[in-house]
Amino acid sequence: MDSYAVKIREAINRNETVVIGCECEVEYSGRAEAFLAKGERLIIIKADNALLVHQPEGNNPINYMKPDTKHSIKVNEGFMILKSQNLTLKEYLDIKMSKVHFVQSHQLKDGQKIQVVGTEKDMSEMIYNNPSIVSDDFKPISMEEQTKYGFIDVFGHDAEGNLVIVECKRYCADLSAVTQLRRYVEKMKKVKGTENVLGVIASPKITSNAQQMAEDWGFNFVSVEPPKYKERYNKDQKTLDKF
Amino acid sequence: MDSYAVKIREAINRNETVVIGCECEVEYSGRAEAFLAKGERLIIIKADNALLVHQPEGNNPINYMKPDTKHSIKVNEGFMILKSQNLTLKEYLDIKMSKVHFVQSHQLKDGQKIQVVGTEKDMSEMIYNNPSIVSDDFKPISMEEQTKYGFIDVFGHDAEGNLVIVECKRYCADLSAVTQLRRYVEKMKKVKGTENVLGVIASPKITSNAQQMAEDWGFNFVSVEPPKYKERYNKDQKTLDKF
DNA sequence: GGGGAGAGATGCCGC
DNA sequence: GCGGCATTTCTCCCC
Repeated sequence: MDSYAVKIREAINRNETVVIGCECEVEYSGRAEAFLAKGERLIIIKADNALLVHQPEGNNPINYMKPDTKHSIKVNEGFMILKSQNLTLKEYLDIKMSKVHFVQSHQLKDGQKIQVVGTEKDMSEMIYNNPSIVSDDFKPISMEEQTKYGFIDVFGHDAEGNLVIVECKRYCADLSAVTQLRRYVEKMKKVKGTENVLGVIASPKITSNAQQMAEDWGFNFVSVEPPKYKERYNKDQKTLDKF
Repeated sequence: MDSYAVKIREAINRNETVVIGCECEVEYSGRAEAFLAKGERLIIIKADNALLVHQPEGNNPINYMKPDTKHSIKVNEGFMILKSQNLTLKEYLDIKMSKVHFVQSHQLKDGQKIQVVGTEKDMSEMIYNNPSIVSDDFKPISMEEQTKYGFIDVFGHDAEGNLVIVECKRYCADLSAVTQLRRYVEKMKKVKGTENVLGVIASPKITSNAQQMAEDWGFNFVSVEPPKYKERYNKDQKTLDKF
């Protein structure tokens, strides 16, 4: 235990990324309060002093501390105790390790940012450049526009002189998507002093209740998929066997 | 590289949790498409075959695959290549490792669930048990009620016979919180055939625009903190020095 | 820093 | 499975 503690302390001081496999219990106090009883987990302390506790299953950390947290480690009565404090955010995490399976650390450097295609913004651009997706006579004026009445994905007008507000969702439009659109439409009507404002939901799917609410409010739903540029994968490829 | 590949393959087969420190680039295709250029990262493969790619900074994985993904690893031209496929979800991830700093694995077992205090549900319960927080004459009837028109946090009535709908937020109520409440109130008015339905936002804070919208709709805002039972930490404790 | 909204959101619960 | 919604949401962007 003592040698592990030394190793971890030195690794943190050198700003390495540290991984600990251990049995532990965890207590958190901050924005909420949480307790996690004894079990085997992975603890990660990153170069920016963020901390993650991962259970052996599931995508998300079960406990965590944000970057710029201070970590202190010591051994007491056979337990290794990691105390993490973020005084700025008033968050505190205590980990009591009863067994340590391994400690690994390494200096990691990485300044890369991820590039993602198929976001809602990509959908907006696609519609802006191909307005017939929405309707034959839709003429887009602006895109991703931050206005006083909200953040409108695609804004324009049609041949009859109606203003048109398009709200994109990359997956399934729900009630809150429709109320969001409703809020923009109402505000636009008020600001422009006209009733001629149309609302359009553009998404691959829409929930049944959202569909109903859209109809009640006279909004159109247009089924649109978010764009994918790569599609590298052969659709015939069904297994890893051939790899 | 080859010995690392063998080690990883065997660890996955034994359902261990695997941690790899490496330099790599990552490509994802599924719900969206993403590319991450070369950098040093932590790769984690969990016992349930979830996969995480973590950069040395930040709380969140930069790439990931959900549980029940199949992983295949091989060495080719000096690179270690990890191909992950989730055919059910039509998601694919390729990692090309150019350097491997370490590979660590261990059988981890953990069936514990976390207990959290201070959630929105705890706020609802607190208000249900202490209705005077909302108003002197508020009489709660139900809590966390699943209705056709939504999920009402606390529902009741006041001395004047108005129905009262309370929407709790554990942090700062925003526009969508108010539109959510508005949706419940409107539906309730329609279903009950009465105009006597009051809306209340209960949260520690409210954004200025949300406050305005709440006023426009005649909703009350009540400042309430989510409950914390533990508060173990001494408020005087300012540093880790004494630890 | 506040406010608004997306996210490859995730996860939970209820129907 | 769908639907609705909270999350110690997190993150980004704009004002």
